[in-house]
Parts: sequence; C-alpha cells; structure tokens
Amino acid sequence: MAEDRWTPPAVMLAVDLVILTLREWRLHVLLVERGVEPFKGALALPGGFLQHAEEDLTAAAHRELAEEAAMNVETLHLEHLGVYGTPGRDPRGRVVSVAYLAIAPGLPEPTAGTDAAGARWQRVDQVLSGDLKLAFDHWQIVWDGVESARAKLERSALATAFCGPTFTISDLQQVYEAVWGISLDPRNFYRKVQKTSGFIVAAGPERKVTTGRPARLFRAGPCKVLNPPMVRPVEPSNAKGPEE
Amino acid sequence: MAEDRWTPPAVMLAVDLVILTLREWRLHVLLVERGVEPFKGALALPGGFLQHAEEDLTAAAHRELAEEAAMNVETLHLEHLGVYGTPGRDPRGRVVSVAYLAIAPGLPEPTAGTDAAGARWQRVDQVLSGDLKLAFDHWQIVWDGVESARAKLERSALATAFCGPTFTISDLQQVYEAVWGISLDPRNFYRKVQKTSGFIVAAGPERKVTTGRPARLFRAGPCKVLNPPMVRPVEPSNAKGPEE
DNA sequence: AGAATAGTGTCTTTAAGACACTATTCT
DNA sequence: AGAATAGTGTCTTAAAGACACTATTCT
Repeated sequence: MAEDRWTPPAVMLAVDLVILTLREWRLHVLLVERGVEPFKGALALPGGFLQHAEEDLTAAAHRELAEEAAMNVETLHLEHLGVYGTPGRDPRGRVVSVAYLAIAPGLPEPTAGTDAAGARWQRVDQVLSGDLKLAFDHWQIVWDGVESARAKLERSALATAFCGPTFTISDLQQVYEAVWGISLDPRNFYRKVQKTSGFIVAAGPERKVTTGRPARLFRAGPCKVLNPPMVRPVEPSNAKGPEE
Repeated sequence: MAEDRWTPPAVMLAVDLVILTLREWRLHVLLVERGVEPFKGALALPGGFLQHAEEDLTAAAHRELAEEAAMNVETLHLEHLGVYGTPGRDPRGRVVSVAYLAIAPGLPEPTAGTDAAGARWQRVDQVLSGDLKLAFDHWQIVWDGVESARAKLERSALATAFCGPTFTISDLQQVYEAVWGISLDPRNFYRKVQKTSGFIVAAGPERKVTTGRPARLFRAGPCKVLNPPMVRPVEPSNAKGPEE
C-alpha cells in the first residue's frame, strides 16, 4: 500500500442515460440497438465511454445522446442517478458507469446515430416485466431510474415537466397515474393541485378540442417543491408492522 | 468517433467516505489529516484510489476505512451518495470519486492509519460553517451526506441505528434534534413514535441510571419504512409560493 | 335529449400542532 | 418536600379519503 511511486489503476468510465417520457399516457424509456460488440444487436440504454480524460461527465452524457439517438436536446436536465461498477458487468474489462436520469414531455422520435443501429422509445412496463431483455445491467438502471422518477413526483413539481407548455388538470392527473401505475380520484386530485399554491397557474380561458365540456388550461407555476407533498397511495405491504 | 481500435481514456477512480455518528448529542463526521500531497496536512474525508482494476467499489471503501482510520467495521452499511468528477477537482489529474455514506451509533475512537497522519471525529456544524476547511471538494460531499441523512430520518427508521441496542424515547428524540438541528415537542414526539407501528418495541421494564423518573427502554422494531413519515418542521422559506 | 367530459361541495377520518397536567424516582 | 425527568390527555386545525352532484360543450 505505501509503495513508492505507486500509481492508481486505470478504469474505463462510461455514462448511461435513462431518458423517460410519456407517450400515449404510458411511461417510455429511450433505448438503442447496440451496433457494436458486446451485446451487438441487443437493446441497451444510450451511453458510452468518456471520449477524453478531461471530458466532463454531463458533457459526455449529452454527447452520447446526440451521437446515439440524434437528440440534440441541450436543455434536457440530466440528474445523477447512480454508479454501476460491479466487476464483471462488462466483458471488455473494468467499466464503471455513471447513470443519469432525465424526464421530459413528448420528446421527438429519435433516429439512429453513429454507434447504434437504431434508437427508439420502449414502454417501461415491457422492460421492467422482463419481456424486453437489456444488455449489461441496464435493467437494474432502468428500475432505479423509474423508482427515482416516482419518488420525485411526490415532492417536486416535476409532473408538469411531463406535459406540454400548457395542460389541463386531468392531463396532469394522467401523468401521475401513468408514472405511479395507479388511478387517482379526480375530485381529490383537483382539490389537491389547486390548493397547492404555485404548483399550476391558469393559462388563459382557452379551451380544448374534444367532445364534452372544454377544460381550462394551466401552465407550470413557480413553486418547485410541493409542500405538503402529493401522497402516493401505499401498497398494502409493509404499511403495518406484523406486531401485536 | 468511429475510429478503429479506439480505446477509451483511463481515469483514476477514488472512493470517499462520509461516516456520520452522534457524539455528545452532536453530529460528527470522520475526518483524516492527509499524510501525502496534495493537501498534505489538511483535513479530508477518508478515502483513496482503487487498489487494483478489479477491486469492487464498496470493498475499496471498507479497505480505506481500515487503512486510514483503523476502523474495521465490516458491518457498517455503506450507501451510495454521489459522484464527484468535475475536471480539475484534483491537481493530480482526472480523478472521479464515488462517495459513500454510512450512519452509525457511537463508533470507536479512530486511530491513525498508514496513509493519514490521524483520524478523528469532527463536529459537522464546524465543517459546514466553514470554520474547518477541507481538502478538495470534500465540503460539498459532507454537505450532501448530511442532507441525505436528514432526509432519511423522515421516512426510514434509521434514527434507531444512531442509538445503542436499547434506548429511551427521549434518546431517540435527541437523535432527531441533533441531526435536524432543531427542537421537537416531546409530547407530540412520544405520541408519534408510539403510534407508528413497528418503529420501536419495548425492551423489558428496565430502568435507567439518572435522577428523576426512570425511563422505559425500547429496541428498534421490525418496521424499516415509516408510514406516515416523521415530519420535519419546514423552514419558512419556500413553504409558500410567492403567489397572490 | 343525451352523451361526454369538466369541475365543485360535503362529510368523515387521520394526524399534526399546541398546549398542561400527572407519575415516578431521587436527595 | 422538592427537584428532576418520564409519560399521558385534550383541543384545535390541516389535509387526505370517500363519496354525489352540477356545468358546459358536442351531436
């Protein structure tokens, strides 16, 4: 350990991206078909190695997104999700991957980039159920990303980011229902979001193009932290201890 | 980008450890005095480079803890805290550091290890206030670790882990007060913890060695997730949006 | 008129916040 | 007796859960 002139071992550093969006009221994740070995042809998260030793991690993440999915979304807010570095997770050697999470409204249809044979949106439920197999440990990364997104809806005003610039209250409710995978009472939901000051603000008396009574439109409000938080109904397990 | 035989750049990977404990009802963090350049002599978090390319990250974290603080705490549960990889954060080159967080009850007094001139507990408030300067970006890492610990107290039964095997309710209250840095109403606290099923369980009719009425002892219960969570009083800022 | 969707009101229950009092040990 | 700490009870208020009804547009 205290050898002279010892230099630390080098590892390969990669970034992986969990990009979540809502399409047809279902949560989707951006996946690419790998164009190179290993796992050539398999589905995987967009991502890749750092390009040079001084590249910033988030810069690498944005670059990979552009390269593999031709998505030049500079405004996309990437957030640290976790580190995946178990030895043996990548057959090419020791690869430590830093995962980032982004959540956004209807993103454009991606197109194939240089390193991937194709990029497309896949339903998250099909990934998590195992119907779609992913390369490496990417199933775990997607799981962690979805869990993180679900938790964020509780305390942050993130749900509005899933909608367009303006939206109706039932649009917003459908975001919660799609991400949480449950259904909510519309009456209690209306009350809750309207009394959470700064969550949503009216966006003019516009109307909407459907049958039935037209809905009022809203925009995201200035309040970014929901207090009190939205409550996610608890699944029966572990709500009560097995005491008594 | 699509060069043949291109190999990714190597980076140096380090681990850093935020070990939090409670001593004299104040939150303390384990710091070492650096024995080598850079920042020789300065205070820093325990941590260091991976030893070999196949070392597991958590294994490296435990090894550094043993080396730098002579703390062989195999049972210590380390949890991923974040990644700190801004280019330039380490004068030796591109170093990406993975930070881990551990929270534990009265840990032993550390002793100096091989790579550090000394290891000791420092009060977290003195670090966060800037009275104690830390090497690298370790101030930020400590901040993130403390924030994470504060948030964990809300939804998890972690606070019991700060106490010994048995504890009184006011012991537990003091954990919350020390970590959150506020004071709580003992009557409401009693009610809350007692009605949170599975949080604490009675540990016999034992008594305690102080003046005044002896207190009942409890042990940590089986319930790991607090539902509903403990509520942390909100600081006045951002509780309300600036609307209306 | 009737279908379809939007929006509001009320009652109940749970739990937090703010209080004051009783209980048990010690010297 | 009095000091010191432990523990309980009550009232009020905020907010979630569970309901049924009214409102506005379309065909």
